[in-house]
Amino acid sequence: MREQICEAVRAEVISGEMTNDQPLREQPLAKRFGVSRSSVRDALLQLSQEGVLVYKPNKGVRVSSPSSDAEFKLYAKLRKEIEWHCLNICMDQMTEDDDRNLTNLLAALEDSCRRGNLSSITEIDLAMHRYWVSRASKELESVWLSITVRMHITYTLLEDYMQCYQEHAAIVEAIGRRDLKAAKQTVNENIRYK
Amino acid sequence: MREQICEAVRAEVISGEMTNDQPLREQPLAKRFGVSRSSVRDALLQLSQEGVLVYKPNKGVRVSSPSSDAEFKLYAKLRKEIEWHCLNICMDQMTEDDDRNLTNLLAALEDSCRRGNLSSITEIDLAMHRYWVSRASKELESVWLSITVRMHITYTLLEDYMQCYQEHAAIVEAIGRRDLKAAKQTVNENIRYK
DNA sequence: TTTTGTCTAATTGTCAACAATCAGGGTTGA
DNA sequence: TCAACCCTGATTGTTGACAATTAGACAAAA
Repeated sequence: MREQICEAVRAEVISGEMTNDQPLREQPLAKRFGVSRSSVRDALLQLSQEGVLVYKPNKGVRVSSPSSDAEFKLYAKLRKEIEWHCLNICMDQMTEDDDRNLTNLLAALEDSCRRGNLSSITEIDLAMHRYWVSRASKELESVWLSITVRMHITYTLLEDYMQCYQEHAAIVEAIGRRDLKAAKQTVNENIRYK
Repeated sequence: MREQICEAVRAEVISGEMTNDQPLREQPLAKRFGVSRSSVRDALLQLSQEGVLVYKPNKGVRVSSPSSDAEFKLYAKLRKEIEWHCLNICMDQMTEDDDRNLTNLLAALEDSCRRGNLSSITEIDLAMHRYWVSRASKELESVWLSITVRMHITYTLLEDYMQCYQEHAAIVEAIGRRDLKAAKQTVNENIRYK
């Protein structure tokens, strides 16, 4: 339950549907999701810890502000290190199942890119990277997520949606060939340093 | 309140007073801290998000298991990058107040090292590094903490306590001279890659 | 003996009510 | 006029009660 609310709010924040002008109130969210305030509260606390929201005692939460340029570059570097590490770990234990899952995600991404559905693109983009991170290490996943959501808050995706699709197609292709070097390179090209 | 419980439990986990054999129960902790289960629950969830504990739905939380060697090395690298970045940012806005605070922490560290009080050493060690991270960026602090606590769970401090003190003395001295290069180097030597 | 099902105690998940805190507006007095 | 004060509504923080879920013991059947 908490996890579902997290996913929903996180997706809205990342896709830019929520600005950081006004605080998120617990009661309205509770009514909207049809649960009690406690569950919403848990979710908001988790998202604060994650960096999506900022929490101030007795004042509730707001959407995080974009990071500075220097910080963004640092996040990009950290994220690249983590994803590279995860590719190292999980590349040689990938199965045909994994290939299928990635291909399916890629197909969904292509569809969303063609339709220009920004929030869906963002969601699938995240899910794909998350796939190999999660595959390699559940432990790293939350650190990776914290970093990645901050990057997404700071900059929305590029204008050219199809380029996003093509970059991910290249990654999936490299992973399909179990070509670690190529996978790392394509991932690196996708995680832009600005 | 939640923050206090977090601090307490985190300190116990990091100093090795809690093993990961048995789950942490909410009710006993609530009684121990004299608060309701909800507050304990919030704290445990936060610590799970932080990586100190692992949470399983309907099964409660346990202390995290130590990381693999490869993962530990990655954490060390990430941590170094973050602390270097923070030193870059905050070095030239350090004041005499900061110098005083760091010197005080250092004195406390020396005392704990002489007395061989492991949990206190760990706590102050953490507080010192946290100082320049927090000084540079509240946003980075939680990411940094997640990474650092995992390193502390994996390996306890070295046997030679006084070396710990000396390494930190070197860092504080370099910061006191506003010598960025030396500060980075001494920090790097302190964050061991194994 | 092994497996399967059921019951029970313990534990976590959710809820609604109450307490504490905060922001804003209005009032009073110099 | 303006600053200090208090009051009020709105919001968050905390609590205890109840519902849902789980693990383990025990018993019955293969």
